[in-house]
Amino acid sequence: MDRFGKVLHHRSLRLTSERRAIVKAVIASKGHFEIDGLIRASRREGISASRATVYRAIPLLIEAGLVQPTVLSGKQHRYETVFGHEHHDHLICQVCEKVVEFQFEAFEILQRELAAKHGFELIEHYHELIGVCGDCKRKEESMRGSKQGPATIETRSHIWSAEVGSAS
Amino acid sequence: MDRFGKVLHHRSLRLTSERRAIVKAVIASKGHFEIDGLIRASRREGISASRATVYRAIPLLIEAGLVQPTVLSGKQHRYETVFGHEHHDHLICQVCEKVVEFQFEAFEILQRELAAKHGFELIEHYHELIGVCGDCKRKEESMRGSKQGPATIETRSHIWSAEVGSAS
DNA sequence: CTTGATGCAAAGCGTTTGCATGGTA
DNA sequence: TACCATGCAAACGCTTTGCATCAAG
Repeated sequence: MDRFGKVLHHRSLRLTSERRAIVKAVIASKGHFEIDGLIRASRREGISASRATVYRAIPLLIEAGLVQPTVLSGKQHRYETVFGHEHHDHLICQVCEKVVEFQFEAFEILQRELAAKHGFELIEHYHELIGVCGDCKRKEESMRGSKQGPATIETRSHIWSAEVGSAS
Repeated sequence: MDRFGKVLHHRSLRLTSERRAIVKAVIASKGHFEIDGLIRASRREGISASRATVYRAIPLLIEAGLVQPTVLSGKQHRYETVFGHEHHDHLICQVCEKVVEFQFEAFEILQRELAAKHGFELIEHYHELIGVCGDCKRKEESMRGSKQGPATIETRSHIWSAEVGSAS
């Protein structure tokens, strides 16, 4: 939070109550969040920052290193906090949208190697594993025999952009 | 292409000239493409499928297993063809937007292990490495001493959603 | 002929921005 | 007191949909 203040000051920007509330919401969210989450959270604190304000705050949060964009596939941008929080990637349940974070040194090493092999300097990466979690698998099994045929895909469905993850 | 016909027939949908042109464009694109690419390509063939038609065709292409969504971060949905094309992931240059595909068995194995450890059944994954390619690194070096300071981030920039990849 | 497909234009949705006003430093 | 930040509403860009018309089977 000081950090944020410093970044603002350094660029002669102002620490308003809205920005304060947003940062607080981000910190409180310890994990993943999305824009609406921040808005609701700040509203809960009496300060209702407008959507525009929140959007305008995000790049600052990123610059302050408090927040990182993620690629949890979906149409809405999603972010995650980066505190003690070492870098990690995501394992996502397609059914219940649960997100499990993981950090696996082996991946990091292999990635660096691979990038180097192609002459790239690696800056960041996104790594998402999509699957079905144990709980949901069990539920699915006990559902065997119920009504539904395997969900005929209608032409206009979003089959290619599973809504994923749930906020704050 | 037959495959596509079969899927359509199986669902008693119709193989129109537009759909044919779209599939052709997809096949021709061998690699990544985006909606506009398909539209332009089909137009080049005399059949100008409307945007709506192309959008409506995508889920069918996916269902036919001809196409796969990708998560090349940006605001537009992007897809890739899946023909002989084994599964692969992406190494992307942040500067010139070049996309290098890679396939690294070690990752696949580790991923399966990791998913299993968390009780997940793995269905798919996205793995994107973002960096700077050799060419661009070299260019940047020879630019040293030129005008620009390190690009002060303005409040409204898209620093968190690098436009990535280039089509057809 | 029946029913799905198309194009158009309008609506949706998340995100960005112009502008007048309010508040921080 | 200067100038940044805010809220509102309009603008945007991509995607989706309603509807009347067209055409595949």
